[in-house]
Amino acid sequence: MGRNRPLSRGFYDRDTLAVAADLIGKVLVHRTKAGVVAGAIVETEAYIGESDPACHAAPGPTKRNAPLYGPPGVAYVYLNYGMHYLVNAVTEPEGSPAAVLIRALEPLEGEKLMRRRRARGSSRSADSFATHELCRGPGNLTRALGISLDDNKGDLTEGPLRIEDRQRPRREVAWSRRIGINVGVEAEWRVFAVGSPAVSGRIRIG
DNA sequence: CGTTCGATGCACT
DNA sequence: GTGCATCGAACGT
Repeated sequence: MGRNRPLSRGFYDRDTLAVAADLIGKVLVHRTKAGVVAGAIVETEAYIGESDPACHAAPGPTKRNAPLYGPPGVAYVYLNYGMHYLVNAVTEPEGSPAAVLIRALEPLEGEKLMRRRRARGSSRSADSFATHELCRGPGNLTRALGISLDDNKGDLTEGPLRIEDRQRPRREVAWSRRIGINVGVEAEWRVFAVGSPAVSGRIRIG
């Protein structure tokens, strides 16, 4: 059993709320020519099925949401508001469209590269970012990690973009409503590590 | 502290 | 043509 073991397909092939909670403390890693970056997941949201109006599967199968209907353990990446890539881990058995949105990380590796990427195209300088700001928010973390449409449909169990279990200490978690949506707002399908400064939004504890 | 608003591309109706 | 699973700057209190 290696120390940086990628999560298995079976980890994702489960109830989406369980996966959303169990991803807290796991490590999202992206290996590119520019270098390796990694961060501990501290905030996620579940999007579950065609009956969830906020889930991209709500309209039924389309070209964009096809990965949601595919096998678990695959990345679903899409462009939001014309400028931010958001990354999800597909969950549940094939044919059951659901995923977990990764919303925030605590940087662990490649912080210098994260700073360069965040500063690029921004008015801020690389060293003006606090560490906990680098991957706070779903759009910010994909920028820091260099995640783009190239990573859509990538295999999280073995690709350059993957999620590993690095045996980090268990975090206390709390649940809240999901952030930034106008439908399906009542469900408490957001999970986050209590007290983490990297957690986004106003609903935070600690 | 709070709220509002523009940027910016494209999937979907 | 409409509406985003966002971000950050600009404003008001």
